[in-house]
Amino acid sequence: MSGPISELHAAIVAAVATMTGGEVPELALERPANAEHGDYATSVAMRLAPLLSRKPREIADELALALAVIPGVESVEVAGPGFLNLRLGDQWYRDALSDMLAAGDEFGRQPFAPGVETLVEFVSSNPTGDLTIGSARNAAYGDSVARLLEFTGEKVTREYYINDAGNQVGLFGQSVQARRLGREIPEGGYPGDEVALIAAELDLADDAPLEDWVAKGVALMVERIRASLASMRVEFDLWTSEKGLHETGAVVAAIERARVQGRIFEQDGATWLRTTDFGDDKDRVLLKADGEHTYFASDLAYIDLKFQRGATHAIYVLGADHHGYIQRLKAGAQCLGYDPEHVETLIYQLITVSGERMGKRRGNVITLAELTEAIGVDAARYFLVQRSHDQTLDIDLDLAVEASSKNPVYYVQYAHARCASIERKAADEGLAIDGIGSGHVPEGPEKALIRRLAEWPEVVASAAELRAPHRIVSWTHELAADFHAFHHDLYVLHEDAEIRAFRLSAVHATREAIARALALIGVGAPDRM
RNA sequence: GCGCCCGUAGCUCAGGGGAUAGAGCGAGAGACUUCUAAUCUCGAGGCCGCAGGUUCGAAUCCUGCCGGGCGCACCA
Repeated sequence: MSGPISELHAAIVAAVATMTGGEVPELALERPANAEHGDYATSVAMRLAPLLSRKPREIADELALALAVIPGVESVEVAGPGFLNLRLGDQWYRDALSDMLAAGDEFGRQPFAPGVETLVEFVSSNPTGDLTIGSARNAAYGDSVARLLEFTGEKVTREYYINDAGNQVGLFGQSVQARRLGREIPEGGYPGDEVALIAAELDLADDAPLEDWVAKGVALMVERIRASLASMRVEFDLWTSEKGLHETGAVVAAIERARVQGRIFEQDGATWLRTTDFGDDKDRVLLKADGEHTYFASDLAYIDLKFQRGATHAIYVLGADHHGYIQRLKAGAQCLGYDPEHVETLIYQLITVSGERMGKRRGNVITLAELTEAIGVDAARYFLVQRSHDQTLDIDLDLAVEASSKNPVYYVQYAHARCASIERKAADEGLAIDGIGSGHVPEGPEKALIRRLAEWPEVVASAAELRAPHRIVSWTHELAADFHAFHHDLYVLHEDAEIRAFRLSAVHATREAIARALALIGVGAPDRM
């Protein structure tokens, strides 16, 4: 990570190391809530006190002298129990802005780490119906995490696992056929309108065998799913078929691999995987007494395939109703001889619409397509990752549809459009600038904006590390607020060329920053609104 | 019973050990002759579920309890 703040951080670490002779406690640079406490503050002196057996104020006084000579630091004061409050000089702000502009879209980005191949498997909804709003959360969250990981230096592959084997797709095939022939839909079948659409579209004779109805019906359903995901800017690199795992012998091979590892046993006529060896609360059946493979058998083969294909890290994005799989998946990987640390499950909590949980059997399903149609792709993606994935999410559809003009996504997009508008006007009036100038003394709103912009590398790094795209949303909203305040207080296209150059530079940096941040959550940044 | 997530303003939620806990929505009062008012400014509104513990310092970490959501298949 690099950037104006990490440079400041590094300089403080160096000063502390000089003082202690090498040892440096975890050192955080904070932005004090109270402006009287400076631009940045650190509590390092308090953390150092027990290590050095000295009083924190004493340490702080000594460190203050060392920090005062760091380039860009205007003043240092010791406050409270031993806080070191730093105030940054005008030159720091000019340098920070200039560095950010020079970095452009690389600002905060990290180069690809060699040898890292991250696989993110997400959505993977059964191809028996249109994607629901729950899958929409999965898609928005999973794709945003993938984008974050790419931005912070991982090579990412996005994969969708198609559950096209077993009873459910069999029932789906029967439902398609029943629709076509105008018959009753089988017990537990799929009554959705999309099934009828597929039935009408299928090029099949009425008496075609069931497996054809299944295969062709699933193919069309998968295409519908792919299209709906693409419409919300989610694209997969790989679509892996469960049926294919059976056909290629991958399932049998995975079981054999586990057998070689000594994790297979027979009991009650079934073949079991001893996942309890690795912390699962019960062993799992792979081959049932009736000779059929379980769903978990394909899961096991799929884990095997992921690592055999060269993934170094396999991420699963699952809804809270699947959290019981975590231990099973990790134990399964371990039974195959893989490191469970390389299997990561990301659980997002369930989504409700206007307070009600969705369910196919509840008959109140809202589809992904309906959501994006109702509030637009930008608002949908913004809404879906606005809150922590650990938090159940309620979408108030009435509000989202009816009051979309006060939707927070517009607040952020409007800041971007304002920047673009100012830049357009500058170009039209021949006020284009080259560089940030040298003489302008930044004012309060300008400083606040630049401090915010400078946080980006740390924000994006922690969002990626925590798999928390909602942090991007929070930060972007704060950035937009800082910009709107700046815009309100200060006139950008000022007659003074120095002032104009500086402010136009800040506007340009802001526009780039908003676009960059929104791109990581798949939201567009319009130039006009 | 066991496991995962949550409990912060009227509502929906941010706050990965720091100083006086924040935002949006809602309710209140103001600001457009200037780069888009989809904006800005100001005020109101809080036993951060409860009780212990760790720490110089806890909304944040640990333990217990209470409340809510979701799971615990030879289903997929």
